[in-house]
Amino acid sequence: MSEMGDTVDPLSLENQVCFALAVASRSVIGLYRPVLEPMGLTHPQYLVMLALWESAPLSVKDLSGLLQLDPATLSPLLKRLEAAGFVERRRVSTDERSLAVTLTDTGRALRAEAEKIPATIVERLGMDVAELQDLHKALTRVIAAATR
Amino acid sequence: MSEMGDTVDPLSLENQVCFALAVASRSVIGLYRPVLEPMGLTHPQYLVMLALWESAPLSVKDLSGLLQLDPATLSPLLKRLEAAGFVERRRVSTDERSLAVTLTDTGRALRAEAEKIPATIVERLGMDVAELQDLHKALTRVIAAATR
DNA sequence: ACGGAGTAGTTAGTACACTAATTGTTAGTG
DNA sequence: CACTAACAATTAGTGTACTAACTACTCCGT
Repeated sequence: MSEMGDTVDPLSLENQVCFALAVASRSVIGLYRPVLEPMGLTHPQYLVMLALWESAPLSVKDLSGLLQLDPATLSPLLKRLEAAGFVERRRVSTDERSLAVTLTDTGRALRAEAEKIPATIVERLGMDVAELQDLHKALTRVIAAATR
Repeated sequence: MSEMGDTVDPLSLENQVCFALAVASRSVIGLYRPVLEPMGLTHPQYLVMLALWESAPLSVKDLSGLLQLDPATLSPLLKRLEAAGFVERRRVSTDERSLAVTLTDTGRALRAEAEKIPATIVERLGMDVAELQDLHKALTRVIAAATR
């Protein structure tokens, strides 16, 4: 008893989860832009700072694992963070291959600024915190499935 | 009666929805890469092709609206699609400002190849279709909230 | 002690993605 | 009709993001 209305085009743009993911990611990051820009950070740089505020020092490899980003992406990003004065890069004396990324005083101080950000974003999104938590759970499952 | 375990750090990396979104988006797009690469497409190019298969011709402005991408991003992308032979770009005679992007025979033929992709990806993800539909709905709500 | 395998980061090259400025075209108003 | 505001697309410039190739260092086994 299938009718016309039941048939779905698997190639239609609006049915693509990958498309929804890409647009949602770009849109939400766009919400951060006006908040981060006055602080002198891009969104990926903000994520690096979050990681460092949580547990500095970290090596490029550590950050790569935490943020799921290629070392080749992080390398120039970290140089820009260093140029901005938020971070220091120093080779580890016990293993000269490894790079210890640490926070400067300025970088540490920036955390106080950043503390307002999550609430600001949630407010601008205007969504229930519960709904966001559900979404976060769903995204975590997708990440697990995709990186398996 | 709040305990230590109840307190959440709003700046911890793992609590960030924006981070989960970014990683999920990159991870899922990464799943498409080995499938699209032999077809000669990147993921954004694939999305443009989806839009065109659905309703060519489209102007840059149309595509910009549909894909939520800046015209400045699409302009070079479309040139690459033209160079690859999938697409043609021609000014509209009734309005010389507008660019009509149409499919070539090769571009149209590519659709048959692409028809296998959604099933392949869902299979590689190994997630329930129902769960993906729920996620899609949640993402649509976020997009609506973020682009309001 | 040393030579090769493996590891950590960087560099090169391609392709998005955004903002701001530019070019060319159309349309609206005095 | 002229002229200006609005519009469509492109270009320039910065910053991700990926793969592949490369450098420098460590570790392991003989």
